[in-house]
Amino acid sequence: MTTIKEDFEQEGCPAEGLLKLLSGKWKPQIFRLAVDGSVRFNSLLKKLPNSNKQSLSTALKELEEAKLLIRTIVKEKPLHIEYNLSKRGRALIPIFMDIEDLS
Amino acid sequence: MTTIKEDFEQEGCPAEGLLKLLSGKWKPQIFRLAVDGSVRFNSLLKKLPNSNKQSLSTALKELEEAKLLIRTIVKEKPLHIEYNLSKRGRALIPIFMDIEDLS
DNA sequence: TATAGTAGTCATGTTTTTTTGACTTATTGT
DNA sequence: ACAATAAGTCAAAAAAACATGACTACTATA
Repeated sequence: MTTIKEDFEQEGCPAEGLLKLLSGKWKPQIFRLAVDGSVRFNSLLKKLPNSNKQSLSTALKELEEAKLLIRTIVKEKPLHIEYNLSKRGRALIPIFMDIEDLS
Repeated sequence: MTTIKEDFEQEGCPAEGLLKLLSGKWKPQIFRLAVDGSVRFNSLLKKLPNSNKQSLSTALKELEEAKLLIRTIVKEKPLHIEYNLSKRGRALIPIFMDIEDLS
């Protein structure tokens, strides 16, 4: 168990890491789209016209590493990959709504 | 009144702007310290040993512009400047705590 | 066999953010 | 008058984030 003080000494502010992760370019948009249902690489690329493969690839990977998105290989018609919000990711939805209210 | 869809078309994700602002370097730490009471430029510089004047100056200015911090000239013993969380800034505290719980 | 769809990687280049160090301005203490 | 404290600014350099375009690998369809 860490105290708030210890957390602070570790990284300054306990929310810092997640905050930084979430604010990276395209990540809020990806998150927002994922709230509406599973997202796919090529359709993201179309829905976010100024984005690019590299950035989306990195963003998806980091969101997956943070356990906010789950990457699934779907063995169907055209074999493809889906990204879905994890339970942890869905727990973030009300937080985004609170931030939105303050915006 | 804007719908979620309209907001999305405007900036992709309604929470994006504030999220970006809050995640800038040193800002979470400044915010965290401000929760405990008013903060001052030179003492911030000492409490955040790897920071620097320029970055703190920019961060404080942006947090002030976002109406999260209030800058006050204190006409006392040694004339100085204090930064305090605004009402809006304090409204962010529970949000930071929620993010921390998820971290 | 060739073409298209899906999901990427890689090296490089550009842009944005952050840091450095010298300088400034006003007020206070000796 | 001189030095110290308080709160900065400015130009430039360094570092980190982001974008570009070419390329890869696999599957399916014509």
